[in-house]
Amino acid sequence: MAGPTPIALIDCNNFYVSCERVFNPRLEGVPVLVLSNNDGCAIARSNEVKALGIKMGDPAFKLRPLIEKHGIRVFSSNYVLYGDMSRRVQEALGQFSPETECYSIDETFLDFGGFPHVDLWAYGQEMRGTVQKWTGIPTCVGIGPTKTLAKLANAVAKKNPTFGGVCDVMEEPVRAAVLRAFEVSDIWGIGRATTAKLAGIGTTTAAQLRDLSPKRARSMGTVVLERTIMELRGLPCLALEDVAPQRKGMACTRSFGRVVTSKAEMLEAVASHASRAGEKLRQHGLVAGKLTAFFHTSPHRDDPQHHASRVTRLFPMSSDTPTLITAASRCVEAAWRQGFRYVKAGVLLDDLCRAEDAPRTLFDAPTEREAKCMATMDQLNVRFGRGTVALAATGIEKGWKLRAEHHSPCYTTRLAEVPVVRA
DNA sequence: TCTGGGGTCCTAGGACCC
DNA sequence: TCTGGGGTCCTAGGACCC
Repeated sequence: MAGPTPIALIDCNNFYVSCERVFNPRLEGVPVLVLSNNDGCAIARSNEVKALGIKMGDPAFKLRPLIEKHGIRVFSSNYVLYGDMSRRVQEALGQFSPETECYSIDETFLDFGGFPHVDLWAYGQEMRGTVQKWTGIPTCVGIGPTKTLAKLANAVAKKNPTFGGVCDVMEEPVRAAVLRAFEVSDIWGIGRATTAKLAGIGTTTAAQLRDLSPKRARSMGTVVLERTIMELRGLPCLALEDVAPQRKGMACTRSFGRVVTSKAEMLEAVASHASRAGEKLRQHGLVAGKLTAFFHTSPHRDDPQHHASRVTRLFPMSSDTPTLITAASRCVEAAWRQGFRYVKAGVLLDDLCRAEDAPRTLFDAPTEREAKCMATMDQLNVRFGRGTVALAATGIEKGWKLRAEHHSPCYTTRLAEVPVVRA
């Protein structure tokens, strides 16, 4: 009888830090930190930085003393570089299974069911070696009968060097031992709220959660928790999704580089986000049926608080920038309240569908001219750089734009920034 | 002075209908 | 002296993920 299908999860170690190191070997062995947009908080840490006690999401301004004391090398996030490196990793992984699911920028699930006589631990090692050789990125691999167990095994491989970077929990005795030593809060899908609830009934390890009755779980939480229990028992509830499902929504949001208090600036910022959202829609060949514009004050300040948000239907559905800007501006006008110190704004698009599937009505205005205009604008911006052609509504000065003071070069995607080796 | 951005899924509750 | 029952659709908000 065939056993359950092994699923592997390969995860890049400290991915953004590793990307920076590939192109700057001097960063090897020293503490490296990558900051979020706006240089706001920590989002990727080298092992040296983790050892200093710096946590994911720690605000950068609080880290200043530690950064100086330990000579931490700090980078703004460079998503162009990380996205391109991720693509290269995916390419290498294609060698190892016909069925892969790119789960996030640094994680991929692979169906390892096709090789019944292969030593999976050794195969995992071969995969790590290939990714390292092709891209320079170090990885760890977890293997198990379900996605949740593969994730768990991966975390074990990362934390515990005795596994040599690959942890396989297909065998029941190994799995049982690993689950006993694994904290419930580290399980995929168990967040802060659920951890607290489970602690209330004395459930703190993965083994205890596995043995909890699904009925009890359902009454405490949702169907998600029930599924997690089944997955911990080795019964797959989550399929490998090798074709990406149609995305449902899209967001363009940013914190400001400084506080915004005037409606004119807010209109500019929201128009910019709407404009970017349009580009993204067209890039994916999509149109949107619903647009939300929002802006709000800082929850971290003592200021009076205000969260504003307005939704509007887009009918006919659209990806046309002037249409999106008009809709977003109406939302801002309707929601605007003077006298607050706003720190963030954004545009959300929902009810997405492929442009060719969009419903039409008898009374749709002809859109061919608009589409051509947008296509031309997109081409110019690709060729000569983002922002070469833009709608005036998005502003000229953009005093509200974010900071990024420690940006590394786009080594792999911008000709002027390709690394140069001198003889 | 200074705390990211972009997603998904689930549930409860209201509106509405027959 | 008394106010149905069941269904769908939509939305807001919570929780979680990377």
